[in-house]
Order: sequence, then structure tokens, then C-alpha cells
Amino acid sequence: MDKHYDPKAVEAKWYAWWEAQGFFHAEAARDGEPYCVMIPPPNVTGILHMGHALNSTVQDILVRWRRMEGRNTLWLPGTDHAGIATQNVVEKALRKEGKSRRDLGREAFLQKVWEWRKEYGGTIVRQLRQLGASCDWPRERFTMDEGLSESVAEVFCRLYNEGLIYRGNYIVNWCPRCHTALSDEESEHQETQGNLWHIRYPVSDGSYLTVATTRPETMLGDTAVAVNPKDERYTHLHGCTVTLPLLGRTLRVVADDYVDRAFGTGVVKITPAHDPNDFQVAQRHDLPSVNVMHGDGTMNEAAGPYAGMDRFACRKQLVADLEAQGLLVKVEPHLHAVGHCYRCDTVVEPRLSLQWFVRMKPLADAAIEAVRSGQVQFTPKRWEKVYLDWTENIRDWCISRQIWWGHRIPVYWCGDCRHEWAAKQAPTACPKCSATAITQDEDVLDTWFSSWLWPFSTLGWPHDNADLQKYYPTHDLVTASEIIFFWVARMIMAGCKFMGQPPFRHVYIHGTVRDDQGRKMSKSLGNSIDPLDIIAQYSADSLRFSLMMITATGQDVQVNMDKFEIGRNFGTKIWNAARFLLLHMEKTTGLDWRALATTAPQLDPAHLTDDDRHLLATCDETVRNMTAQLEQFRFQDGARLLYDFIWSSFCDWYVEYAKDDLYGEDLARREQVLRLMTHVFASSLKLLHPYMPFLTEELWHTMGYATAEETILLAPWPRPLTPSMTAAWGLSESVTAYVDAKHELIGAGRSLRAEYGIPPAKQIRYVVHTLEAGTAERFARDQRSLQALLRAETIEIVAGGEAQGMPGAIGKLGTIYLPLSGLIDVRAEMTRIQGELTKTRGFLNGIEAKLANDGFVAKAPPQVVEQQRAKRSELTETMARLERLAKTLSELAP
RNA sequence: GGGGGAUUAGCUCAGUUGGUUAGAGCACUUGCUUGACAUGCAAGGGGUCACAGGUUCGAGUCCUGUAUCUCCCA
Repeated sequence: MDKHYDPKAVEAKWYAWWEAQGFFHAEAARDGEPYCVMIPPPNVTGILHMGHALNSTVQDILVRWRRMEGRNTLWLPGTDHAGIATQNVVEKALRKEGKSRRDLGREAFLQKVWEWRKEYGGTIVRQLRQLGASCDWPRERFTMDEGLSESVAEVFCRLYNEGLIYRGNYIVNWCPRCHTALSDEESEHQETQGNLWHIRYPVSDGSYLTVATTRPETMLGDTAVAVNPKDERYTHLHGCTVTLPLLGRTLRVVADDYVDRAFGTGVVKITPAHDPNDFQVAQRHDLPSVNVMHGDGTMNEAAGPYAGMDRFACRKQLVADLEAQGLLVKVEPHLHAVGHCYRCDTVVEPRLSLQWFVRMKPLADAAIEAVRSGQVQFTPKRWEKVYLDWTENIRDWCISRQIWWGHRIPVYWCGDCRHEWAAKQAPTACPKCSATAITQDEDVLDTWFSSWLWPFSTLGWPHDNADLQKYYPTHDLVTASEIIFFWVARMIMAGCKFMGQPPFRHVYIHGTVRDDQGRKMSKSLGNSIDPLDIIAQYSADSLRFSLMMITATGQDVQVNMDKFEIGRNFGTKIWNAARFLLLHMEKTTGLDWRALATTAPQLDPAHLTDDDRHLLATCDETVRNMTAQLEQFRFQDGARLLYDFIWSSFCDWYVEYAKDDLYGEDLARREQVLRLMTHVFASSLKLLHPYMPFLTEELWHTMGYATAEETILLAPWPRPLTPSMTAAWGLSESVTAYVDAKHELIGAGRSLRAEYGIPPAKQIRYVVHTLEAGTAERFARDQRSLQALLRAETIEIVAGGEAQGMPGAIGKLGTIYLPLSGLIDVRAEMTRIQGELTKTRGFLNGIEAKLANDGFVAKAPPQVVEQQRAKRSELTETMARLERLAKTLSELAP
């Protein structure tokens, strides 16, 4: 084995093998309690970014862990067709050829999109493989494929026939660039610095009214002005009319509660075709609507002299004209939230148009109950409030889009009798009058109208089948907060409505990956880190592990390239631990490493040292905690647990202890150590596999823990030790405490060495006086390993008593001394001990103050009081020992 | 305007029901070609837990308010 792990070839090799062997494939007919995760389908146009890397790593950890636990595990992958985004991409390519989609016509254009998808649509799923995602690829689905399209049509028809889908003229968010309606969720509000223009409207009585507006160009569509009925400033105007400047149209003055008296002048213009609130006012007062814009954001004929101008050019010109006529009172800077298209960032225009909507209230009720009752749980829990707030104030969903790429709305009209109906299959004749002149709605459905069915459409719904029976409802949904409304809430609604139960039990919401200045990663800022660059530089395992190590549950994470050294270094550490083990394994014959790695260890209790027991106990603790952390979606804690166990417990302490035995001549002991280390190392690899799948598989084979046909990804997840094993091996808290205290004393000895500037390699003498005789016996048994860890030539172990005139350091079990006759700097040593004394005194003072407090003794739980008393006596003892040490040293002073 | 999150070491962050003198990684200082590993080893320095009140025997942790940053909704 090389000194450094080279992940490149290794990662590609194992992934190809795993996939070819079908290890990720799930079968409903197989045994095992099902465990199912549905991937949040990335856009087919997408390329892997850090958000995907985080999202997919979390899912893969869950899936690999559950699979090792023996669950019948399915992680179903796929992509969505991203209607607007994909159409934009293909249109852009066409534009380069000087063509538009209209030049091609609908059929030919769609053909182009499918060709594009075939050529480029596989990018992101290939990248997910590089990350190590253990998806069931043969089940990969696409929202536009046949089965999913059938689901969409089925759902549309059902909702339509139940009256939950309707068509109407309402104000929608219109993107003038994408040329389509958007849902409320697709219009992103951004704080924008604009102006509030105060404009004079002449009143019929000869006076003027001043209205304030942020979008002056829409005044061309005004059909009234409104005041608050309680606003006494304007009572006299009720029933009057005003003249619309520039166009001269006569407008009514209406009184409506909607008007905020404090905003602007307390008079607002009413433009029903271009503002949702105005639209409602218009309905209440029976006002006409005048649409002044084309779909592309240019002014139409109704705009009179401004017809043909772009909306923003019109604004400029119109303001100038008003000013020229003396009708512009003032212009105030005004900060307000402006909707922007979530696909192209164009300023959204509220616009009256004929669209299809889903009536959401009836669907929301069951979805609210699903979360309130705890059937669906969010982690972190705070997102439940966000979810409930949205679902409880649900608004109807605009589902029609004026584009071509997507599921075409399955609504038909008869050319003869004007009958309207919805049908899954394209009809050949009108069901009412049998006429054959039929037209279908031109629009397509919102992409989310297919995504919200994802948890069951991907399993074959509406056809009942074994997969649906086995895997629905799924278990964990892993996603980002941005799409709780878009996707999570709607999926719960669809699941409750069409499957009779919500689609998953847990929703884990992870944070956003940001740059090291806390900014969102974005193309325009150029601050993105490409996960593939990290994989190329450090490996997929490093990316995964580092990301988990630095991401707290549900919190945003800040990354930069350097952070990924964590995973790389950890990988190298494990690699070298394996190298060390292998070195010694090769010197030993007759042991079946595979059996030792995969079955309960056969250890001879008579030959176990306390260090062995300590490692076994710590390993067991790690197994238990690891499982508990994963159950709670605490991936960072899990990563840290493994990092500490492998690096600190196994490498820093046990490997160092083991060297003495492994390089020694006692064959039986050497074998025992190798059995133990194999068990612990194999358990560690298994626990780590979900985080670092490639390295662990590589080592699983290199170490001889598996035959060529076997894989770690199907190795059974480590189980806690049974009480009988614990008892047989003599694991106990007192053993653990002893070894911990021994580590403390070794640390104290190393500090002494460092204080005196003795090079680490120099073999020196130590003297240890233990507090108890029993400890001296234990130390005598551990003499060789103590010497190794302290790099000591000899250690003189004495039961009880204290050494005189040597620098020493105090530990729980005793005092360790450095016999440096003649070399001691008494003054420096006194300073050091004084420091220790001050520290201990401070500690002790705090505890004594607590114990002197009657309230504490009376009210704190007895065990807490007891703990403090024990600490007090221990510290008192330490003080006394330190003082005696100081005294014997001071006697050396000249 | 409503709601959420954050504020802990130079940096990035842990700290799970209130109970040792608050931890880790990185960075920093010192010393090391230690028979797995310099992508490493050992030892160290570094924090009045944003601020002000309150509850409590006891607050980084609970409550109220303030400030700053950030996100979502209108």
C-alpha cells in the first residue's frame, strides 16, 4: 500500500462495480421492512451544485445506513422536466440559429426539446454517481415519461370532474420575458429601490386630487380612484368623478376599506387589470378593466399615444409628460418588494388573464391535519410552523403556463356544441354531440403539477402494484427550505388526496450552502464552488465527510475549498491505520480476517488488558451513539463521533499501545491484539461507510474482510455488545475510568517533558507514585505500554508516598515525576506549580461557595450536591499534594 | 408590517430536556525525518458565550427587551 490514498481510480472502479452488480436495486418481493426515499428530482437542465451535494449526501447516508440495517431499501432517482427553464435553454439555442420556436411550430419544437434532453439531460444523474449516490438507477424516472404523464392526466381529470380545477380571468404574475403566467410561489419578492410618484387628477368640481403610485405607467388602465370611506378629508368627493390625465377618461371616486389612509395621500388609483388588490376593488364596485399591456411587456392600443413602447420606457415618457403638464406633484424615493420571475429574474407584471387554477382549500385541510397529528414530522421542528402558516392561508394555485414544453392541459372543447370536458386520452369525438371538430387547450401545466405526485407516480400509480404496496408511504424526505411550499406541502396534499395517506413520515430540511462570506452561491456572483472540482482535488468521500462534519442539523453552512481538507486528512489517517494493521497481519498466519471482521469477536478474557477493554467499550459506545445520531438526523454529531473514535481512541491511543505487543515476541498476545483490532477497525469501516463509501469499500477488500463478490454496502450494521459479552470481557465503568485516568497521567508526564524541553525522541526516566497500592499493581502490568507512550527508558512505579525534590505533575491516580537531579530550574518549577495551585484554588473556591449556599444544598438534586462534595474532597487533596510538591522543591532552592 | 434563524476562541462552528472552571477543526506558538501516517506526532497560548434586565440554589442554555446580520411571507 502507498503512503497516500489515491481516490480517483478507486472511486470510479467501485461505483461501476456496485451499479453493475445491482447492489442499489430494490425489489418489492424481497424480505425486509421497507425503507424508501424519493430524490427531490433535480431539473433535467441542472448541473450538480453544492446544494445537491449536501442534499444527496444526506440521502445517501440514510439509505446506505438503512440498507446495512437490513431494510428493504429503495432510493428512487429521477429528474423533472423544468418546463420554463428547459424551454428557455432550447429557445436560446434556436436563437443562435436565428430561429424562434414559432418558426418551428409546436410539434417540431417539442421534438427539439426531446433531442436536447437526450443529449444533455443525463448530466446531473451522471454527476450524482460521481458523488457516490446509491440510487436505484433502473427505476430512474422523468416527469415527462409515459407513466408519470398518465398520473398527471389522471389527477387533472379527477380534480376537474370534482370541480377543484377551474378556469377564470384573474390577476396572475406574468413574466413578460418567459411570456407565461407564474404561480405566486414562482414570483420572488425582492426589495427594490423605486419611487412613489404623486400625480394630480383633476376633479369634476374644479379641484385636484393627488394619488400616489409606484407604477405610473399603469395609470393608463385606471378605471377609478378610491379613498377610505372613513377618511374625512375626502368625504365630499364620494360620488364625484375625476379625469384621468393624458387620456382624459372619466373615473369614478369610490369608497373602499382597502385603502390605507396613511399611505401616500390616502387616495389610490384603481387599475383592475394590473393589480391584484385593485382587481378585487373593481369586483366590489363593478368597475371595468382596461388592460394596457401586451404579453411581452410593451404597451398596447389601450395605452393611446404610448402604444408600442416598452413598459419602462413608457413610464419614463409618461412621467415626463405629466411633469410638462404640471400634474406631477413630487417624486419620493420608495423601497418596496417587487416580484421577479424565479427563472429569469425579470420584473413580474401583475396581469389580468384567463388561466387554470386549483382550488386549494379542500386539499389543504387533510395536509394540515397530517402535520398537526404528527403523521408527518419536520426536522428541525420549526419548519412545521412555516408549513402550517402557508397551508392555513392557502391560496388557489395557478397551474397553466403559456409555454409548450410540459404536460398539455387535457381539456377539450367541441367546435359544434361548445361542450368543455377533460379527458386522459385525446378524444376523437365530442361526448355530447359526437362532433369531431375538437380543440385542446393550448397551455401546459406547471412543472410542480407533476412533481407533487412524485412519491406515488414514480411507483406506478394510478395502477395498483407491488411497488406501491411495498414502498408507499415513503419514509424520509430530504430537501431544502426553499421548496417547502412549491413541493413538500403540495406533495402532502396530493398524497392525502389520492393515496389516502401522506407520502412520507419525516421531512428533513437542511440548510443552504454558502460561501465563506455567508453569501448564497450564485452564477452571477461567481462565488460558486463546483462539487466536481472538490471531487477532483480531494475525492467524493472527502467532499461528503467534510460537508457533514461542518454542517449542523438544519443550519446553513459556509464553505471554502480548504474545508475539504478535513475529509482528505481523515481519509489518509484511516488509510495509514489500515496500512499499519496490514503490516502486522501479514506477519501472522492462521487467522481468518474475514470471519473476524464480520462475526462477533472471539476473545480470550484471560488475556485482555484494560486497554483492550477500554477500546472495546469505547467502540461499543460509538456504535450505540452512531445509530442514535442517525435516527435523529444528526449527521454532524455522527461524523464527529467517528472522527474522534477512529483518530483519537483507535489511532492515538490504542495503536500506540498495540505496537509493543505487535512488535513483540508473544505470539498469543499478538494474535489477540490483531483479533481485537480487526473487530474494531471493521466496525469502524462499517459505521463510516455511509459517509465515505469508496474508501471503506476499498479497505474492506484490501484488508481481506470480504471475498471479491462481497460488498461492505451490504455488510450488517454493527450492533451493540450483548450484556453477556460485556460481562465476559470484563468491561466496566471502573475499567474505563482507570484507563481514562491513565491517559491523564501520561498527558501530565508528556507535559513535564515538554516543559523541560526534552526532545520527544529522547528516552528518559520517570517516577510514578500512585495514591493506591492497587493502582501500582495495574501500572506494573501496563508498564511496557506506559513506557512506550511516555517514550520512557524506565518508569519506577511506587505505591503511595511522594518523591522529594523532583518536578512532578498531579493526576487522579498519582503523581508523575521527572527525576532531573541538578537540572531543575527551581524557580521556573515553582512558578509552574503556583499556577496549578491558583487554578485549583479557583476551582475549589467556586465549589465551596456553592456548598456554603444553603439554597443549593436544600434545593439542588442530591446527586448534584454529592458530586460537588466529591469534587471538593478531590480538589482539597490535590491542593495538599501540590503544596507538598512545592515544599519539597523549595527546599532545593539555594 | 408579520414570522423564523443567527450572534460562543483570530476564522468556521458544536454545546440535545438549566447542574464540573464552555468544546472541536482550522489558524497560531514550541519541539519533533518517533519503524502506519509531516494530508503526521507531542505539548501549548487563546473566549467577562452580542448587550441590558429577569426567573432560579444555579443560566451559554429559560423569559423580556435592545442592537446587528440573515432568511421567509405580505
